[in-house]
Amino acid sequence: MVEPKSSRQRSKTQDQHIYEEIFDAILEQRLWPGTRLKEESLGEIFGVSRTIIRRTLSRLAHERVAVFEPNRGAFVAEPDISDARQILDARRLMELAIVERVAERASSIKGEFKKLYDLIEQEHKSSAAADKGTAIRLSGEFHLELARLSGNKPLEGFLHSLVPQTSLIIALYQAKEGSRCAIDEHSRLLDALKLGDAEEAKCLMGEHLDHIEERLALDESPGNRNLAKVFGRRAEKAGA
Amino acid sequence: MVEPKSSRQRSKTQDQHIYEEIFDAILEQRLWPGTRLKEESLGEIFGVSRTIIRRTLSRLAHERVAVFEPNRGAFVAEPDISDARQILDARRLMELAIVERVAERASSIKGEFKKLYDLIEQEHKSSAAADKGTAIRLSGEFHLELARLSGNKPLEGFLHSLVPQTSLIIALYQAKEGSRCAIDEHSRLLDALKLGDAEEAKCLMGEHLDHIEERLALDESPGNRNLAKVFGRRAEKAGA
DNA sequence: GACTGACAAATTGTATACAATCTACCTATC
DNA sequence: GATAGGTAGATTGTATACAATTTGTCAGTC
Repeated sequence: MVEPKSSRQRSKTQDQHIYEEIFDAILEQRLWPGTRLKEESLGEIFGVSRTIIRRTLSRLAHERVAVFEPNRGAFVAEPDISDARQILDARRLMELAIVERVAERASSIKGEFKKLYDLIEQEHKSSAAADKGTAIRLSGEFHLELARLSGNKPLEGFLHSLVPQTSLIIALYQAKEGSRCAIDEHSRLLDALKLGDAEEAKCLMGEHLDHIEERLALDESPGNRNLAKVFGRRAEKAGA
Repeated sequence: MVEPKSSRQRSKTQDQHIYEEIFDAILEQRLWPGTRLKEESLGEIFGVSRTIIRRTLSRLAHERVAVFEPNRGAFVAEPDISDARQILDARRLMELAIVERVAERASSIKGEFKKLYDLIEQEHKSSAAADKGTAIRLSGEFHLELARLSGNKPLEGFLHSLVPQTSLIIALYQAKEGSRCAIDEHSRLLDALKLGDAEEAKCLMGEHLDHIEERLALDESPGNRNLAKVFGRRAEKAGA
């Protein structure tokens, strides 16, 4: 039997729901960097007042996934190249620390690996169905679930902010399309983790992150930037 | 000549001001873990409506320095022993990464070390004046300034959340009084950093954190806990 | 035609009103 | 006296009204 939730308990989960909708849209790259997040529009979409939307946006802003421009409202963040380097540097630090901790705890959390295998399987399916958005999101969720299994809530929280920011960086700076290898990398990483092999797991995670970064064009010289992306984004904005 | 700020620009800095007042009060241990943060009272103190206070509290809640209890309001966080271990673990990871990055950049940010020396000097003065609260806060600010000099904004942000949380942990679990050595540790760390000696700096930071943790009573068995603290806190609450 | 200024519309920022909920106290009952 | 129930007051949660600001448009001027 389901507990009859009071209207205010319901609203708390609704808050979370709105947040996750926007979060997922960013992970799936349906929401492009720079997109304006108009409070009233979002309020109408989700059937709540601006108060609630504003709280959600403030959470996203705190996680640096959105930014508030004074008197102009909230926008999906557009990390510049310097931001991108810092974010990826921080993410590497976190991810290595996380796999280290998961490997250490491997024997005591054996039952909890199931969700990771499920995520990999779903990733395979989405990839086979050429559902790129879902595949990207699931890849992010794999990393977030790993963070949860680290048993360290602050680290989990930090990664929760870094994963969508990485998604924005990929949207802005990815030069080459991603090969299908990412899923296999997740698989091999998980195998090493189950064995509690911290060194191997850290090595695999490091390579995994290398592969993500290799596909980015993060040099300062504007000449090397992908012009199609630059103008493509303008076109996207105008069309929306 | 000072720009005449509009009322809304002023309000933005006011926001920051309220946040810092509460943040500092926690660093200086004037605000004890578990203290209720009543919205209307804070609004009267700072001369703003609950809307503004609520935004500040929500920021503190994101940083895990405050917690919202549904329909009961916000309280200063009370990390339990498990939380404390995770926070200190995360903090060590961050601090070591930060000194590594500061040491790497040492030659290119030479002019920026001045503030750190100033902070150490102020720490000495507060310590000499037996102004314990200020001394603790300045110690925290030293670590935050270090984080700023790392040149990595995400890492700086994470540490900004971990420093006040550490303050709460010390308030709750410190068994032995801190010796005066901490300031000298900051001095020696800074010397190593200026020379760009990353290994030495990391070693010193590791020891510095060891010393903080050594003074805590973080074992699970309740019998070993400081009973005076447990009941002292109740008395404090009732008296407030 | 390009530029400036002013007005109108749209949007955000803040305060406040109202509803939902919790807390404390009091009373009735055993 | 202890306990359950119920009412009043205090407090939070949400929506909304209003003020401040920005943005877009359109005359008017050069």
